[in-house]
Amino acid sequence: MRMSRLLSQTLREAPSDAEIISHQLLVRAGYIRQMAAGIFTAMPLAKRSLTKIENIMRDEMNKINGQEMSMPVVNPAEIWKATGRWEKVGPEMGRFQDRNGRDMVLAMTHEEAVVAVVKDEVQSYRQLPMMIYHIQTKWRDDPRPRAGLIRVREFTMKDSYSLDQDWDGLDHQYANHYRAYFNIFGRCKLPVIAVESDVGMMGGNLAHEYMYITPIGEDTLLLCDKCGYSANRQIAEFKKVKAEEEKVLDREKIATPETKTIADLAALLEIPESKTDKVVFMMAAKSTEEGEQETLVFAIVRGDMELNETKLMNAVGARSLRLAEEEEIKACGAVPGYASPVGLKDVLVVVDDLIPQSPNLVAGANEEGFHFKNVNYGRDFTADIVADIAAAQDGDACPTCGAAMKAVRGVEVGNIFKLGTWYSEAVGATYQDADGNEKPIVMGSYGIGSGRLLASVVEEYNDKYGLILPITISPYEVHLVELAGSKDVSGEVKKTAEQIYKDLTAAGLEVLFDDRDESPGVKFNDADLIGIPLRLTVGHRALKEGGIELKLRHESEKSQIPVGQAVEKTQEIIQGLYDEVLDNLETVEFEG
RNA sequence: CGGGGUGUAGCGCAGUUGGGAGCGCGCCGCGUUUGGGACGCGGAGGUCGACGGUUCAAGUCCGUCCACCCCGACCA
Repeated sequence: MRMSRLLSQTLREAPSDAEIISHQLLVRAGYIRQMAAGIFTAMPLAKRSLTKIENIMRDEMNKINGQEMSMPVVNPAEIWKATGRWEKVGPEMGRFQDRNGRDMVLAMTHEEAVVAVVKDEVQSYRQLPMMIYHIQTKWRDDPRPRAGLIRVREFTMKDSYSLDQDWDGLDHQYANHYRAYFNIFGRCKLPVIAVESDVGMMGGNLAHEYMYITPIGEDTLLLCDKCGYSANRQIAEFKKVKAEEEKVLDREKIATPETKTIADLAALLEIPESKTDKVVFMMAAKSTEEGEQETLVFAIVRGDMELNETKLMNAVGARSLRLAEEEEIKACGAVPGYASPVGLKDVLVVVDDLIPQSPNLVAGANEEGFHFKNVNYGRDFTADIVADIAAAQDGDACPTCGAAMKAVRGVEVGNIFKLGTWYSEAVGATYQDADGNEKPIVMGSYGIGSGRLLASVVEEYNDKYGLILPITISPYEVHLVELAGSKDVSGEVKKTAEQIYKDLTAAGLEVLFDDRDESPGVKFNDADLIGIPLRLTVGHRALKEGGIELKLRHESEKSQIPVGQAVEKTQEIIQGLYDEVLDNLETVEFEG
């Protein structure tokens, strides 16, 4: 490709609304342009990279017997009504009506489409196991798109779906994906870890998220260096330190004016925060026969801990949670700032499992300006549910080995999920087993977003000059720079560069040829910005010695090769770059 | 949805008490330059986010709305 014809202008300055590095660089280098919040155009450079990423996904999916297909982006509402998600999913689902007033959905994922097809096509155990996948556009009307390609509303995802007779079959396909996903990220040179994640309400029993560790990540992970335990904070467990045994004391009401926070309370009474109860009021939404219903949940953790909303949601079986409004709190007789489970009725009380083991805590008195001392679970109040609802924090003890865990941020670049029979039962996607029994197909679903993956790689590999892309996903393999200028009176430089461009292309290499009439500085800076791994320079300096110059993007040294060896040498280097990626690929098997 | 911020040329920005729509980069033409974002001269490019109001006069003041960014809520 000649740069003089490329629809991708580099920018000296990034748009002011680009804040993270990958966003700035991808815009500056001409890979992407924004069209609306969370909606981007992939310019030719980005499109080539994305295609390469997707081809790596294809290859790895095909290796584990995936069959590529393409399911529609626009779905009839019926198939979403069949699984209940038409009602269940909120405004993040794109909906519209066709000309005849029929409800339509812009697919945010394709479980519905899968079961709609499979229901009619799969009838016998003889057809199973099966694995299908596609690479397709998704629309999720995220309330807050951000960080360039990291979090968008319209995106392309490789999503695959495993279909099995039983859970053993699913376990096998799950393990296949677990390994294949490490291969995909490895081939893109993106370092990731797999962490256990929330399975939500879909009845699955296991899910992993592939996380690229970076401070710009939106998820918090807890990692144990000692034993390797790793989990999303949403579900991370930890060993809680029990309070020391104490004699249970009599409850006592004390005046605590203007003391509405745990910190204030601990300071006023000169006690540690761990000697207090923290109350958080949440409104939990549940889907019932009569539709959506909200109930107030009175959640209690020890004062030194934080509530984990995902754990609470799972404990009460809610679909979603939100903080309660002050009026809603008052309506049940509690007093914000002085709230307490003591003496309350008709609310759902959920306490963290550490509370019953913590004697003589300070809790609110449900009266403005007063707290109770020596509140004890069992004697002074009881809960409807006792469960682990506290959030693990940096430094907390690992649930398996007890070592201190660390909290880090990560971007979720992929996830694998044992769905089980939730969808197949909902729509009656069943097969007949060898004994003639009708059984629901056991499913798994697995996804990787290609744009987010590209942005993560850029985030990982860059310097102040621009991108430094791995050869496997670089839009071109070679960046050929011609420095003819007016000194090139004989046209020798120009001629040589044109010939090398022709030869490299003929040899099957993907070449971006900077044939523009620009100064050397401009060309070099653009080459660095675009980040193709190998740069060849044809200029009078080397050419008078019969050579051309060669430089790897990730190294600072330049070298020279004879013009006659340009093709051969370039092929060798490019092959070396590919080999290096494959040589460093580690096979990671699922153990669990 | 709550809090904060920004909307002026393709990008980055300036615009004072209300009266001229500007600067740098980029773009077009001519010339000089040519190994790390060169220089001179000449040029094109604007519903000043939108609508309404105040005023002799609005980029500037007032109101409403919209868009985009950041934090939170939410979300895979």
